[in-house]
Amino acid sequence: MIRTLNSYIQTITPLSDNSWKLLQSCITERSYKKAELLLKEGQVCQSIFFIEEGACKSFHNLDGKEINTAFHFENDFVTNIQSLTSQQPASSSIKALEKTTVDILNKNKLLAAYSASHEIESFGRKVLELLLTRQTLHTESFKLLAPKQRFDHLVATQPDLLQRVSLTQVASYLGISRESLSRFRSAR
Amino acid sequence: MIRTLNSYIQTITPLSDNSWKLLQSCITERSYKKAELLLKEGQVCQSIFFIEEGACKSFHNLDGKEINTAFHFENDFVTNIQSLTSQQPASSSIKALEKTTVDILNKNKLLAAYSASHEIESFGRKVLELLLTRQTLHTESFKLLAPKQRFDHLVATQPDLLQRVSLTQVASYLGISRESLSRFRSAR
DNA sequence: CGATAACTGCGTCAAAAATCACAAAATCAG
DNA sequence: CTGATTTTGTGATTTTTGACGCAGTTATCG
Repeated sequence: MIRTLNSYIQTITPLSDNSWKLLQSCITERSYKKAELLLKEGQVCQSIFFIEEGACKSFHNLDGKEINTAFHFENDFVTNIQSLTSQQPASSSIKALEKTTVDILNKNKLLAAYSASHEIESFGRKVLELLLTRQTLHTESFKLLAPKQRFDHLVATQPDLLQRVSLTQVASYLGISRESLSRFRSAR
Repeated sequence: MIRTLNSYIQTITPLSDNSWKLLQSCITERSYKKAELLLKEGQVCQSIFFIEEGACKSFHNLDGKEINTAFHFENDFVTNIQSLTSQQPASSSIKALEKTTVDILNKNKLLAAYSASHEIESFGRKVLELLLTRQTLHTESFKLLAPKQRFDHLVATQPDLLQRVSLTQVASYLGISRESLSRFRSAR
């Protein structure tokens, strides 16, 4: 438990024993059943989730339809960055796509850990750099690629995603209708 | 000189005199003429720019056309986060839209300053949180809004941007053709 | 200041994708 | 195992947006 997080951290930046213990004290472990919500629209986000095992999605509710803004798998950090940092109600939700085990980092405890440990704050900065890079690339795919090309690009760069997430779910993530996505797929 | 940056920092997190001096030692000030490049596609990004005065854009070159991915004004930090962190050649460029004065933070010096000063690293983390929030919202506008709505949303939330940037430039930023944008505009 | 370039608007036409409708297939829950 | 629900595939049609062309206006730069 928390083992996955520990090895993930090693790939970013090593932490001293003290810092690792401090970080652990910010964490609660929890499992969610399939379709359970980690964060519900309207709530203020108080946590950062690290996925030990399983998969989640972030989504907006638009006229009763779920528009997916991101998918998250093992070794991903997940949160609603806007709600977390502004402490305003979240405008989107996070839902488990399958049985999912996460490490929950409490926001206030984490902020205290940032202050107490330069190492931990440095880790936080590096994770944010990765998340910003990923988000930037995703935005660019919308500006540089036509819908069909976005799908091809996804197939080329994240083929595994299509194995774990249904086409219906992927469609809104790519900003494409379900039917068009189905046609793109059969045309390959 | 660096005055704008100093007051901007106050709005994020105060720095001790020592940290502020250390941060200053990472900075070179420079002016760019209109249309001059701050970063050219293919180069490895070594800097973070803080705009003291003026305006810039980040853009990709697609079949000879400039696709704008972001606009930046006074008090904005600008960089190519992917190239900066991976030290791979940048796939996009940064260009001054008018005469622009920036503070250039050298990457290696800044990393050293992060290590030497917890305060500065904390500042860096907070800036990244803001940038990630902004980027996330921009991505969401592509998934949740139709082209026409994206334009309306921009008018509502950043009316000033349209005062400083031509419609032609805004079009690719919104992922819309110049002609469609012109039509949306006249239809309001 | 004057020539050149860039920007904007609008019309037509074509292409792409969305929508609607329905059937088949796969998956899930009891 | 089986009925119910979700997912997927496909056709017909409509809507939206893109592409091209051209004219008028505005900005820019030497």
